[in-house]
Amino acid sequence: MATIHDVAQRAGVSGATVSRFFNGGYVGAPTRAAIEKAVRELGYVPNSVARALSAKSSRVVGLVVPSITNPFFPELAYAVEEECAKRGFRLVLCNAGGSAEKEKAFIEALAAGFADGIITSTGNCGEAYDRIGIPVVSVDRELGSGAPHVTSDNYSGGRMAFRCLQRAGRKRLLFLGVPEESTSQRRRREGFLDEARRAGVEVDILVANDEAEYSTLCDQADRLSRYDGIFAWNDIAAVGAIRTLHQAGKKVPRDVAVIGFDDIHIARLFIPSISTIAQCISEMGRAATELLMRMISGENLVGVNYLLGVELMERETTAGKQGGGHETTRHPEFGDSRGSGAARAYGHHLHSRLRTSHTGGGS
Amino acid sequence: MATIHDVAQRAGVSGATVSRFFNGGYVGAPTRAAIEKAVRELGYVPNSVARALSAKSSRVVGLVVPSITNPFFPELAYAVEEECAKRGFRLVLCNAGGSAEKEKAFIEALAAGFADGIITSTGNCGEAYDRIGIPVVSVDRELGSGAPHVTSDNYSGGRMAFRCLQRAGRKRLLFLGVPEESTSQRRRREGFLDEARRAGVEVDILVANDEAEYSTLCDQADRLSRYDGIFAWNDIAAVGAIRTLHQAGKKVPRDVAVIGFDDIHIARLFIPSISTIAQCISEMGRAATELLMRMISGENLVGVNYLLGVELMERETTAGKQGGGHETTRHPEFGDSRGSGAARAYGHHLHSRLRTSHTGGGS
DNA sequence: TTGCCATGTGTAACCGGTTCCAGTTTGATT
DNA sequence: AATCAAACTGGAACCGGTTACACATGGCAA
Repeated sequence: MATIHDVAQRAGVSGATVSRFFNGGYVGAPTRAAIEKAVRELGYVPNSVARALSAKSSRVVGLVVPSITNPFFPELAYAVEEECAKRGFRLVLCNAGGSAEKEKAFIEALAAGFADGIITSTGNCGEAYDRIGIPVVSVDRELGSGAPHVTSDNYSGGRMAFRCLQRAGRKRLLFLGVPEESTSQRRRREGFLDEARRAGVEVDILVANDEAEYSTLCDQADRLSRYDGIFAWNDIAAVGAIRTLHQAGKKVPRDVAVIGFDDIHIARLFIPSISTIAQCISEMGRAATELLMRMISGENLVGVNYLLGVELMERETTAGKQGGGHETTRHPEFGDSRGSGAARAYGHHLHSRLRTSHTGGGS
Repeated sequence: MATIHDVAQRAGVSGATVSRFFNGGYVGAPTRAAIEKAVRELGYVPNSVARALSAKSSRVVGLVVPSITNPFFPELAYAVEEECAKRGFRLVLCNAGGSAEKEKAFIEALAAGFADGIITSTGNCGEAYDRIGIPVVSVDRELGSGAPHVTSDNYSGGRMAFRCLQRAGRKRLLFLGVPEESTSQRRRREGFLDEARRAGVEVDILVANDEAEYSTLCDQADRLSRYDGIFAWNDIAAVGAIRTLHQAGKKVPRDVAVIGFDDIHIARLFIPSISTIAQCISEMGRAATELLMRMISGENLVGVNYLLGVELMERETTAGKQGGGHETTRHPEFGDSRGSGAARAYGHHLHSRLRTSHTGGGS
C-alpha cells in the first residue's frame, strides 16, 4: 500500500501538502494537479488507522446487541447504520450473545480507541460502561448509570396487550417471559399486570428458558394449553408459543390468543399474522444515533432520555372467539401515535413525536 | 485515557518496558510488580489504534453482506464472529443493502488499514476486491477474481427441490427468483431446470421484485396461483410466496406446494413448516473464516474453494396432495450428507465433509 | 581470569498520518 | 516604496504504541 510519502515524493511535494490536499488547506493549482496524478497512479488511499491515531477519532460507532438471531436487533442495527452513514460514521456490530464476559470484552475493545462512542442494547454489565471514557447511549434497555437511553413506552405497551386480549374475550391469561430480566421486559409485564389488576383479572407468569432462541418451548406445551390468552414479551417468543400450541393441537386464535411485542417483519407475514405491540425500530435507531453524535460533539446529555410511543397492531392471533376480521387494525390507545404501518414497512423516516424526559441534571 | 508513557512514568520505567510487559519480553519481577500496580491504578488499556498502526494489523475481519434483514446473513455473521473470536479477531459487519456504491465504500474503508481481511457474500462489484491488497474470501457467492470461495452445492440443491416437488405430485412448477442474479441463484435455478428437463417437465420462471424484502408479492397473487408447486430461491421468498397464496385464499400445501432454500430458523417454525434445502450456515462461516485466516498468515490460496453439501428438509409445505406426514424428513439425496437437524438447531459444531476443489494454480 | 550467554532495561527510530509554525512569494493598500 | 495580508509550502513535533539495537549485569564454563 502506498503511503502519503510515496505520493509526496512522486508529486515532488512534502507529505504535509498531500495531507492538506485531502483535508482542505491551501494547495496551489499546479501542486494540486501533480498530487491528483500521483494519487491516481499509485491508487493511494489514506490509511484510516494512522488517521484515527492522529485525529484521536476513528469515526466508528459500536453497537452492542444481546443477540443477532432475533430479527429485532438486525432491524435496529440497520436503522443505526443508516443514520451513522449519513454522518460519515461506520458501524461495528458486536454480538454479545448473552454472555456478560463477551460483552465486557467488546466494551473494553471499543473503548480502547476503536470507537468514538457506543450504543448498547444490553444491560448485563452496566458498571462496565461507567468509566470507559467514551460516550454511551442505551437503546431498548436502561443502564444503571446516567447514560441517555432511548426506549419505547413498554409500560403502555403492556397495558395495550392486556386490553387487546380482554377485547378478544380471553379470561385465563399468561405472561410469557425469559429469565434475564431486562428493564424492557419488566415494564411490559408491569403494564400488563397493572391493567389486569385494574380489571380484576388474574394473570399467570411463565419464565421460559430462552437458551435456545426460536425454541418451540416443546416441554411447555401442556402449560401453555391451559390458557386462552398469552402475552409473549417479544415476537420471537410469540412465534415459539404459537408453534408449540400448534404442535399440541391447539388452534390460534380459536383456542388461544397470542400477542407479541416489537413488530418485527415476520409478525405480519406469519400465518396466522401475529398481533403485536409495535415499536418504531427505525426511529429508535435514529434517535439513539442522534444522541450519541451530540455526545461525541461534546454535549453533556446525562439524564436525557427519549420515550417513544408504541402502537397496537391487531392482527389474526387475537381475533375474537366468535371469529373476526383478518385485517390489521391499529390502536394507538396509550401514548403518542406513530406513523402508518405502510410507511414503516417501506422504511420511510418518521419523526414520531417524542417524550423527552430529564431525570438527571446536565451540568 | 492513560497512555503507556503515563504508566511508565508512574512505574519508574521506560515505555519500552511497559510494552514488553504486555507483549511478552524480558521483564524483571520487581519491575513487573510496579507496572502491574501502575496499570491498575490508572486503569490503563493499550490503545488499539496505535497498536494497529505499529503492528500493521488491526486483528479485524470485515464481513460484507447484501442484506441484514434476511436472517440468513445474521446467522452467517454469528458463525463467522464465533470463529473470529476464537482466533482473537474482531468482526465488523458491513451491510451493503444491495447498493454497489455502499459496498465499494465499505471495501475501500476496510482495505485502508481498517481490517486485515474481508469475507464477502456480495458480488455486486467483484472488480473492487481485486486490487485492494488484503485477503478476500467469498461465501455463498463467487467473485470473478481468483478469491477462494465457500459455497453450498446449490446445483444439487436445485435438483433436490425439483424431485421433492415431483414426489409431492406437482405438475405446474415455478421458480421464484429476484432480479439481481447471484451465482447462488443461478446454480439453484439451473439444477432445478436441468432436473425438470430430465423428467420432461416444463417449468416457469418468475423474477419478483425484491426491493422490499419480506414483501408479500401481493401484485403477483394471480400469477402464483396458477402453479401447484413453487421453488423459491430462498426461505424469505418462500415465506412471501406462502403469505401471498394465503391471502389469495390458496392453501399450502393442498393447492400449492412450496419449497425454499437456506433453512433459516423461521422455516422450521412457520405454519405450515417450510420445506427447504438446508445449507450448513455455521460450517460455511467456519470454513470461510479458516480460509481467510490462512491467507492472513501468508498462505496463497488462489483457486482453493469449498463446496459444502446440502440437505433436503422435507416439511409440511411439500406434503403430497393426498395429505401427508407433518414430521420433517431428511433426504441427503445428492452431495454429501450433513449433521442431524437437531445438532444444527443447537449450534453444535459439525465438521461436515467438504469437497475441496482447486480451480486455479496456487504458486 | 576471560569469554560468553541469558536476563533486563533504556534510547531512538518507526508505523502513516495531521497540524503548528516558520518562511517565501505574490498582490493589494497606503 | 513600504507595509501587510493572503496564498502556498516544508520542517518538525506529535498521536500511542512496537521493536531493533546498545548497553548493562550476573552466572557459569573453559
